[in-house]
Amino acid sequence: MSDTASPSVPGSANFPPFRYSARLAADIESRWQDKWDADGTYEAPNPAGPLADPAKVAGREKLFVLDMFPYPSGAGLHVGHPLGYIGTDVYARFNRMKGFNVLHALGYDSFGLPAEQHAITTGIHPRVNTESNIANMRRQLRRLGLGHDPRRSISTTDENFYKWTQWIFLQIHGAWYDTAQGKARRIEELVTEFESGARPTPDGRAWSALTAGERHDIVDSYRLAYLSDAPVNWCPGLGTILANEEVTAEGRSDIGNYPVFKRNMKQWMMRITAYSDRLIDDLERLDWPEPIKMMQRNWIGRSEGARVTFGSPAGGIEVFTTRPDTLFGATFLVLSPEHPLVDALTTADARAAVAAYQAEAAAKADNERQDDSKKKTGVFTGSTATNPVTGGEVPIYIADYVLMGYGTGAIMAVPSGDQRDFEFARAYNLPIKATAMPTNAWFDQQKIAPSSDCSTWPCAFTGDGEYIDSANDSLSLNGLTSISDAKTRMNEWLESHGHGQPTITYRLRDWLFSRQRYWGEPFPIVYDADGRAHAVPQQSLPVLLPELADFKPTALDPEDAVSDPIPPLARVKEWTTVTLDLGNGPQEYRREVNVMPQWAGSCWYEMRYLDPTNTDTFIDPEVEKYWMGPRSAGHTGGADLYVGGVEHAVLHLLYSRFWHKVLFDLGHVSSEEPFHRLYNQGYIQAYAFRDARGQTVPAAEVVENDGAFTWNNETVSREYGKMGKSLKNIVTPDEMYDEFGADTFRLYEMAMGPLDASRPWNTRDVIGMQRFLQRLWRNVVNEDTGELVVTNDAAPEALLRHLHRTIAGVESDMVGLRFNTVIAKLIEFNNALTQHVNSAGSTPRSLIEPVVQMLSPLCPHLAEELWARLGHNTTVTYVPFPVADPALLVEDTIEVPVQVNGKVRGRITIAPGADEAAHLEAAMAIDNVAVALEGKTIVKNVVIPGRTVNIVVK
RNA sequence: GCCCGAGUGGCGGAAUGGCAGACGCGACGGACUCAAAAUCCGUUAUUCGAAAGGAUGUGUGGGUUCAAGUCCCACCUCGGGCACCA
Repeated sequence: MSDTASPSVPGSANFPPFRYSARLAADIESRWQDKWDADGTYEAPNPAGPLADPAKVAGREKLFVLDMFPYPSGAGLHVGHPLGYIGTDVYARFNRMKGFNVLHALGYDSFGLPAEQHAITTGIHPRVNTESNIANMRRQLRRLGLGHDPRRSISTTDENFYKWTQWIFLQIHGAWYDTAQGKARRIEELVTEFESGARPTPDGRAWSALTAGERHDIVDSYRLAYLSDAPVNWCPGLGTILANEEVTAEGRSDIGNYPVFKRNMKQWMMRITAYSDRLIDDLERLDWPEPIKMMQRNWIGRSEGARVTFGSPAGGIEVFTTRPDTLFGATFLVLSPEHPLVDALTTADARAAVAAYQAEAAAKADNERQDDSKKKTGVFTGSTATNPVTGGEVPIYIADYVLMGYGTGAIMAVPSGDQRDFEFARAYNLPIKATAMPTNAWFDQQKIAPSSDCSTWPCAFTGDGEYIDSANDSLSLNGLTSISDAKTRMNEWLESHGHGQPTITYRLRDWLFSRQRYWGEPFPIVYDADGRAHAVPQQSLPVLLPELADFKPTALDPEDAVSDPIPPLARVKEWTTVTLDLGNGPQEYRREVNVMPQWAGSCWYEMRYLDPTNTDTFIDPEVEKYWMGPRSAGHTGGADLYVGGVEHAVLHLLYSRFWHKVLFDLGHVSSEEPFHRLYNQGYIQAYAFRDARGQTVPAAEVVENDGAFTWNNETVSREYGKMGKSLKNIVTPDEMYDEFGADTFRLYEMAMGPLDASRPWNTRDVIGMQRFLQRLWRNVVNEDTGELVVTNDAAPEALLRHLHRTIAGVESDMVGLRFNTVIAKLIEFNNALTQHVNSAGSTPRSLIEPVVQMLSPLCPHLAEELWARLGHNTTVTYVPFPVADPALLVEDTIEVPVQVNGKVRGRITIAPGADEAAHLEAAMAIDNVAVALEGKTIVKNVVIPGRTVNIVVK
C-alpha cells in the first residue's frame, strides 16, 4: 500500500489533510488514551478503604459493570474477543454520562491448564509466559480505548491476589453446612454443639470420650472442603483429575480432548451439593437469560421421589424412585455392578457370572457404557428381595445401566411403565405387571387390543392412566387417575409402615477441587504425622507457589489408566516439608502438593476489583456493600451487569455462585449472589476456505466472483464457524487499528447486530462505519483547512425535532444494550444533518453537540477530539447525556396509512390529536381508496388514531 | 429421545399485533478526474407495467384477528444444552 502514489492514501498530494483517516484516527486515539491515563479519567471512587473518595461518591448512584475476564493465552486477541468488552464499555460510558459512579475494570485469569499447557509446549516458565501474554493483551486492549479503572486490574497469579483465594479456601474449609438452618456455619460452632451434647457423635459416645484424632476426623467429615477417597475423573493425558463439569459427554477432557478414566483417588472436594436447593431456587431472583438458568437447573438435576427399602437376605436394599406410585408393578430390582451389597447377595451358583460381569463393567469407561445404550445387559445375583407393598419375592439383578453415582445405586424395575426396565424384562423373561390402564388412544397407536395383560404390549406405557391392580390390605390406589395423588398416598403408606420416605435426589456431584499440576494456587493445608489435614494459619498466607525449574508434570501415556500421578510440587523436598506451630509446639508437617483448579480465582475475582489494594481483608465490607449489596428487600445483590459467553454456564457461573453463598452465610459479604444481571454476548464467527485437497487457505486472499470463491485462481469451498489459527481466517484488532482506527472498529463491532447474537465477521463491511465517522467529522471540521464549520445559527425546526426523536430512541436503546439500533439512529440523523450542512454551508452547534455526546460511548476518542474542537476544555466522559425535549417529540402532523381490507391503499397526513372522524374523512378523500371502495359495501371502519385506518368492505 | 433458541432482500440485520426490509455492505447509475482510486449524490425485495399503479412476498401448512414477521396449532431446517439420572 505504501508504495502506491495514490492520492487516496493519507499523506499523498491530493488527500485532504484533515480527513478523518486511519492515520488521523491513530493520532487522535493515542493522544486521548495518554490523556485519560494521565488524568485518571476512569478511576472510580470507593466509599471507604484505600481507594476512598467519599466526596466523589456522594449523591451518585453506583453501577458495577463486569466482563468475564480473559485468560492470557499466547495467541493474543482476534477481533472476536473484544466484542463483549466493547459492549460493556459502551454501556459503562453511557451510564457515566447519566450520572452513575461506574466501576469497570478488567483483570486476568492467569492460573490454570491452558496457560500451563501452553507453557509446556513452548518450554517457557508459565510465569514468564503469562506475564508477557498479559502485557500483550493489555497493549491490544489499551489501543481499543476501554474506560477501565487501571488501578483495579488484578491477575489471579499475583501473590497479593491468591493470598485471598487461599484465605477463602480456609473459610470454606472452616465451615460446615447446617441443614436445619439451611446455611453454612463456622466449624467452631459445630464443635460447640458436640461438646455440649446438643449434637450426638456418630457412634453416640460423649465428645470428651473421643481421642483428639477421632474428633478431628469427625469434624473433617462435616467440612465444606473435605478430603475424599472416591472415584474421580482421571485424565492421564493432562496428568490430572478433572471436575465433572470439565468432562464432555463423550467422556473426554474439555481441554485437549484426552480420554478420561474413573478411578479412586484421595482428593479435595467442595460440598457444593449442600447448596443444590439454594442454587436452583435463587435462580428465580436473578436477571439471567432463561437458557442459562435452564442449563444450571438441568445440571443440578433436582428430582423428587422416594427411597423405598426392599428386604433381602443381605439386609435392606434401598432404591430411589421418582414413581413410588408404581411400586405394585415392581417385579425385579437392579443394582449397579459396584453396589456394596452385590457380594453378599450373590449366591454360589451365580458367583462366576456376577464376577465376570462386574469385571467387564469396571473395564468400561463411562462413555462406553453409554455407547451400548440400545442393548440391555445384566446378570442375576441368585437372590430375591421382598416388595414391601405386595409382599412378593422379586429377583435381584445387576446391570450397568444403573449407575452407582446417582440415587442409591439401586432401582426397582417397573417394566410396564419404564422403557429401559421393559427392555430388560423382555430380554431376561421377567414378569411385567401393569399398574395403570393405558388409554384407548395408546392401544390404537400400538395397534393392539386394549388389555391389561402386558404380554401383548410392544413397549412400556409411560402416560397417565387409571390405577389398577394396586392394592394390598392397608392401601389401595385403584381407580385413582392423578399421579400426584397416588404418589402422596403411597409416600404416606411407606412412611407410616417404615418402608421408605419421600426424598429429593440431585444429579449434581460435589466439586472435585484438586489438580496434580504446577500452575495453580497451592492449598493452605499441611498434614501431620498421622496424615490428618490442618489449615495453615492465616498469618502464614500466602503459601507461595515455589519457583520450579522443571514445572512439567510427569509425562504419562494418555491411555494409561493405572499409573499414579506425581504432582510437580511433590518433587520440591525443601518446600513440601515445613515446621509450624499449630498450637502444640513446633512440629514438622508435610504440605499438600496438589494445587487448586483453574476456577478458584474466578470464583471471587470480581470482588477484588472493588478493593484491590486492601491488605487487611479480601474486601472491605463497606466497599462490598456499596458496589454489590442488595438494592432492596429480596434483592440478591451482585454485579449490576455481567457480560460473557455462554460457555461458562455450568462451570464458572455455578462455582462462583457457590463460593459467594458460603461467604454470604459466613457474614463476609452482604450480597447473596455474585452477578445479579447476566448477559450472554454472541460470538463473532468467520468464514474459512478449503482447497480441493481439504487444506485451509488464507481467507484474506480468497476472491469472490458471483457467489464462487477462488484462491490463486483455484476454486475453494467456504465453511462457516470459528476464527482460528488453523483455519487461516484470523483477523486481529491490530489490523483493524491500522486500517481504520479503534473507533471505527468499535463502531463496526457494535453495529454488526444485536450484542447477544452470533454473526460473521466481514472486513469488507467495516468501511461503512468509517464513512459515517468521516461524514460526521466533516460536519464539524473542514477537511481541507481544518477549520470548524460549526456556527451558532439556529437549527431548522424539522432537524431539531429529528434530533430529539433520535435522543429519545438512543437513550432507550442504550439502556436495552441495543447498540446496533443506536448506531442506525445516529447515522440516520447525521445523514439528515449532512444534507442541511451541504446546502447551508455550516452546522448549527445546537444540532452537532448532542450528536458528539451521543457518539462518545461508542467512539470515545473521536468524540473527545470533536468536543475539544467545539471549544470545550473538559472531557466529554462526564458531560450529561442529552435529554429529549418532550415538546419536540410531538409532531405537527403525522402520516397514517389507510388500508382497505388490510391492504395499504394510501396515506393521510393529519394532526396527531385528530379524532376518528377526521381520520376517516381524510381517508375517504384519497383517490386510490375511492377506487378500491367502488362497488363495495363498507362493513366496518377500524380507526386507531395516529396508527392506522382500515376500511373493511364486502 | 427430552428441553431451549432461531429461520426476513445478494450479505449483516430493522420493525410496542397497525406502511415489512430502518441502518450498513455489495451492486447499478451519475458528479469530480486525462484516467483510476478515494469522496459525494441517486437507485436498489420479486414481478407485471412506458408511467400511474397493480400482484406477490418474512422456512412450510393451517388458525385467531378489521389487521400477523409478530399470537395459537402442526410440521421442516439449523444452532445449542441434557441424555441408560430410575
